[in-house]
Amino acid sequence: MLTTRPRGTNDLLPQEVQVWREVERVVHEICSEYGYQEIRTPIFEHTELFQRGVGETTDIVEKEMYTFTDRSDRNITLRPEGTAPTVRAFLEHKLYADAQPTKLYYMGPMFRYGRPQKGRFRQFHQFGVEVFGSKDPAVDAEVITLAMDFYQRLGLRGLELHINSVGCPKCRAEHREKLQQFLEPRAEDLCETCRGRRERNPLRIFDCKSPVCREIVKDAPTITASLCDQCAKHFAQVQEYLRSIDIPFMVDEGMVRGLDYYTNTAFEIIVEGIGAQSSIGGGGRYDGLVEECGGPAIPGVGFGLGLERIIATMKQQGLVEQKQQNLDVFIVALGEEANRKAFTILNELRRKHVKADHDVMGRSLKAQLKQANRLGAKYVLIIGEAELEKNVAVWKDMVSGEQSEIKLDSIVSTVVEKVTGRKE
RNA sequence: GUGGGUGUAGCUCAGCUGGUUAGAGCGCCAGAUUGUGGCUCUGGAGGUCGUGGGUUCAAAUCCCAUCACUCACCCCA
Repeated sequence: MLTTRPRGTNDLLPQEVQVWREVERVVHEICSEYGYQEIRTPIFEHTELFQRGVGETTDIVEKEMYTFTDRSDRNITLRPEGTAPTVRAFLEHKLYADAQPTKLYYMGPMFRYGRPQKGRFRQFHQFGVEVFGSKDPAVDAEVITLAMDFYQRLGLRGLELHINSVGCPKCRAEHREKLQQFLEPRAEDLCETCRGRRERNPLRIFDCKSPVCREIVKDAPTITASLCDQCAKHFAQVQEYLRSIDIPFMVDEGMVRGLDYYTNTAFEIIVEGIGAQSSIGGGGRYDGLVEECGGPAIPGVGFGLGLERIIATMKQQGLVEQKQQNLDVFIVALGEEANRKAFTILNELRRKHVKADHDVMGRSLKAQLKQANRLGAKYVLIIGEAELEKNVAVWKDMVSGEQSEIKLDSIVSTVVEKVTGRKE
């Protein structure tokens, strides 16, 4: 156990970190271009925030939270998602007092306790955005567009954007009524979990994968058909905006997202090839959430994207090539005096922003060159007794193999010039 | 939480129905080239066969338990 990481967590080894940094770079770039500002909230929060914010009846709250009491008996939970904490910070710091909308993004680890499998971990990472303060369908469309643009910038292909509207509390109640009526005579045929859902949250039956339930639900009244005028109009406008900028999508009336707080727009991005977990992102509008969390009635829209799944897809689509690390200069030193000299040169080169390294394993000349090669050094500087004698160092081009001599007196400026092409 | 699969060297894996010194490729170290890398050749180091128990004259191999990994279900990113 001492040398084993906790279940469902991952170490990102140096090679792996390369991809992550690239993805993170794109996150910051795209958000800045779309006018979003980064927010960083704590990794743990008071448990009640998620109970209220995510919803008591959701699976996340019912069985997937990392909850514990701290030394002062406070009830703490490692964040399972990013929206509730962002809402909390938005309220705590009264960001709604500023000119609206507030456009935020976040990126970082999330925690959910469940059995790990392909594309599902106990600690995973999300990139998400939240826009507070506007009900304009243009914002729904912007948020969706940002997500799709993000995938596109990473080079991802074959994505499906599913959108739906789950209406407002008013049309939802009406639809719930209709749905329960429809299901009543067929209740016996539903699968075990759906029999329970019929009472508590009938909408979720649309999500069921059991063939029997699917068959039943096929002819059921959809929420989309029961939308009130306002909600129907909102949904139509979101679609219009998406069409106007050629974002392909499909209306998926069966899609109902698992988090309780969604209203109107709900969307999800699906991709094949990364196992049973095909969703690489999802989001929607949550006009009641801020109020639910104890704030003013302020609308919001946002999404959360799973970075592990996105990176898995990138790998699957051959978009990840690992570059070898590269070094400008590797200094090969032989003997004590040469080592002392090499150390000072190394230091000066680094201060001039030359990527440089040397041997600390007591290797032979041959082995040091081998190491230089492994590190991808473009050049090698060789300093041995013979060189010290002549007050020079051997300069070797590792690609061509050509060698020449450099005077030690002006070695740093000469090397800087050779490496960077700049004169001092 | 439920079910299936897997656990042998740093990595990827072989090891037939139990049979004695557990192998290969890659990587690592060294030599061939007494001060010159990449290619090649040669040699070397490195393993509590996940862990604990059991069956047996004998277990990496069979049985049980346990842990870990993995895939799937539930659900989600």
